[in-house]
Amino acid sequence: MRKAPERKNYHHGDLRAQILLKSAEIIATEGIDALSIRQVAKSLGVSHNAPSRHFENRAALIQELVLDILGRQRQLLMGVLELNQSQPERTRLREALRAYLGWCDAHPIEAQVMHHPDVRKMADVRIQEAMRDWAHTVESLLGHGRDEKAAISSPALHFFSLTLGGGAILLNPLLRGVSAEADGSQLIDRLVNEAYP
Amino acid sequence: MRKAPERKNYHHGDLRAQILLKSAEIIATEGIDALSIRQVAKSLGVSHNAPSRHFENRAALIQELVLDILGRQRQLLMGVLELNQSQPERTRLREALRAYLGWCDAHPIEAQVMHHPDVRKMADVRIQEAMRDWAHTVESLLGHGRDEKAAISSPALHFFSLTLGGGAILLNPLLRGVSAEADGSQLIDRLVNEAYP
DNA sequence: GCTCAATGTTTACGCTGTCAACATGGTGAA
DNA sequence: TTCACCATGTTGACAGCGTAAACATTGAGC
Repeated sequence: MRKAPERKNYHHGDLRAQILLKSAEIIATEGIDALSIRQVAKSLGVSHNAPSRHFENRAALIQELVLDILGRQRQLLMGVLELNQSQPERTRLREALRAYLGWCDAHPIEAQVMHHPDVRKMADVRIQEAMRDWAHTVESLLGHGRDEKAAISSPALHFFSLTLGGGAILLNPLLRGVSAEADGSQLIDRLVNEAYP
Repeated sequence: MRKAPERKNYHHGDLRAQILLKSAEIIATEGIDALSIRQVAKSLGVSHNAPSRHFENRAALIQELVLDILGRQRQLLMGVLELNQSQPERTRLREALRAYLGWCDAHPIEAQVMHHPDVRKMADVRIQEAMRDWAHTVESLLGHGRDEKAAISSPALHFFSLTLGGGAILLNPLLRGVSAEADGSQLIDRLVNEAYP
């Protein structure tokens, strides 16, 4: 009867992981509003609220996905940091901004998910931590040591503005309509050159 | 039987205007996700899809509201432009950024609405025009003449990044969590000082 | 071998947007 | 004046959603 997905963990396959996988797929292709718990359940051949055993509600599922996305974003930044460690600060920031915007261009939908209401509202501690990690990575780019208690530095705040704002332009067709660039990379070039000339 | 709202326009009051009013109120207080056509209809004492005669669907209603918000944002910028006409360019940009961020802080929910999926996706011509008007106003701040055909200038693009990014930080508790400022105006000060010192 | 907790299913509820069929009433043409 | 029409509002129906409660099954540990 069962599809017998090799990983015969419990009753059925490792549902939790499969839900996350399928959800990520839907989010990346159809956008987050197309993510419906019932649909995910159906496409996994499972009853419509089997997922409720693994995620308290839709928001919790989304948060789990966001956590993953934030992690990948941070890894991206850390890669830039490593590659440009010997470069001057301006170059590091420049490349980090370029990398972030490039990632936004390549993964437009995931890049938006951070601003989803269900994420913005909720105060999941792990997401807050992920956010702080993100910020600390930026501070590292600026050559600042990791000081848990210190407020974020103004240059880091500025960098945040530029990344988030650039991302918003890049990802919102409406905003992008005001720029003439058809190609994302051209727009990114202009943004980067203007921000860290 | 009727409430007889003085404006006895049609069968009943001027429903269209009242829907917009009520919707704007709900959006401003409870957020856009709390906006339900049926709820609006009920609170106006009208049948659950009377609104459908005035707005094809939910997205169309939201767009109408966004149009209004964009208009107000632009008026804000034009006010700054007028007040600081004789100031140097940097001052004009600085004050415009401050004004925009201040507006975001004062009207957090409306400021977000521009990025709502229903708006982002849809290609309503009037919204695109409003967006272009917005951009042209920024070009004016930069002392550029209005050239419909020209691509947006790089400094304007940069200004866009800063406003949108600053707004994102200001309006997203998650992002705001990484800065230590409890008060919005302090955060705005730092953003503005760093952007246009 | 039995019990229990973990996991999945079924059923049900209220909410949503949207469509189709119908009712009403003001307006302009005859 | 009358009548037909169109704009507007109402009613009823449908499918989809999230979520909760009650029930079923199965694997793991005593």
